[in-house]
Amino acid sequence: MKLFTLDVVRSHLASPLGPMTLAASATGLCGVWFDGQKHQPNLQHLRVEPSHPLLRKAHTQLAEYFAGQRTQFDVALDMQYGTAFQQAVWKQLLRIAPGSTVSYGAIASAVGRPMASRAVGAAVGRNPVSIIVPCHRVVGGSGALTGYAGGLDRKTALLHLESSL
Amino acid sequence: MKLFTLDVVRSHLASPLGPMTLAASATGLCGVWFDGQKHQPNLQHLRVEPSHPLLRKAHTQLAEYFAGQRTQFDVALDMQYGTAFQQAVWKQLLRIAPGSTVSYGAIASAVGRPMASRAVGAAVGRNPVSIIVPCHRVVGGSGALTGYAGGLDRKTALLHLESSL
DNA sequence: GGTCACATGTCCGGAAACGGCCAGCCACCG
DNA sequence: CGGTGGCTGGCCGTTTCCGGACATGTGACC
Repeated sequence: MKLFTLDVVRSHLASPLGPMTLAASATGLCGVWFDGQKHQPNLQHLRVEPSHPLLRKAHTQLAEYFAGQRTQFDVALDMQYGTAFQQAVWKQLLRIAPGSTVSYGAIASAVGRPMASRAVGAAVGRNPVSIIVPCHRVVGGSGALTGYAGGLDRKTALLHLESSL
Repeated sequence: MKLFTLDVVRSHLASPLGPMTLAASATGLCGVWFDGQKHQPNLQHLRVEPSHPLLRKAHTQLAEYFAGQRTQFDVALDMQYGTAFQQAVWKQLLRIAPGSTVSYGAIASAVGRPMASRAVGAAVGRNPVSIIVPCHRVVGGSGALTGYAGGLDRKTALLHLESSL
């Protein structure tokens, strides 16, 4: 992933599934990671600024989500940090309804590359905005939960939380 | 070279040696290129803003330089777009007096890597701020003008201009 | 004097490896 | 039969790795 520029700020969030880090640029929210997850970029150099409007908003909505009081998010996103293909995939993820799941192959077809399901897996794995861009709703063709950058436990927990609403 | 961030703006300058482009960030002047020269980065995405204070100042001083009425420059520089080694080399260039020349090997010694004269050549070639950071004052050990990103003609012209003051 | 080998940091291009996949095939079991 | 589970080969964007090219200078050797 492209490196974040210096106008990006970050904050922390203690979630029921473990500590998380959020990041936002002037344009929108550009990152939500479980601390220590796979593919989490180095964020040391970013200023910590919990009072940033976008970060506060995201923080609130995520808290509501974990509390089972919210299914849709309403935060501007900044997804410029990704290749054209990755952005196309991430955009598709936003169209998966809460509680439902879609296969990697279906996403591949949706972005016009029906044969690229494996590449889709790679792109989904690098989704920088966990939960809000719902990469946890993508499963194998058989319905099996095949992987999650934050660990399969968290994927299971998130899907369970959503299905029980 | 690292890509320029979006807070960098640019302007144009018609010099006696051909059209040039200038670039500046909030911190300082970060680019002066002869249009079409070697290693000139893509600047399409940067806003054109000739009224920017730093750009105006640089523009004026360069005009005076070409007119033979100035030998020293007095503009804040932003050299963050380069590796540690490159920055060390570029900093050395600023210590070469107008009208004089220094060899690649001498610069290599000055930055503490006496064996890296060739690497110095590469770094000098990528100097983003032509003329003001005087990469044209670096010559081969024999005194021969061995190369210049803007073409040897311009290197000759610049040295001639300086020596005749 | 001319030639050659070698030292040095960075960029660039091509090649290869690496995945959060999937469909097809076969073996096996009730 | 029908259903399940495991293996295999092909799919494709991204990352990583490697080998060369460079705005050179010094020393060894013909």
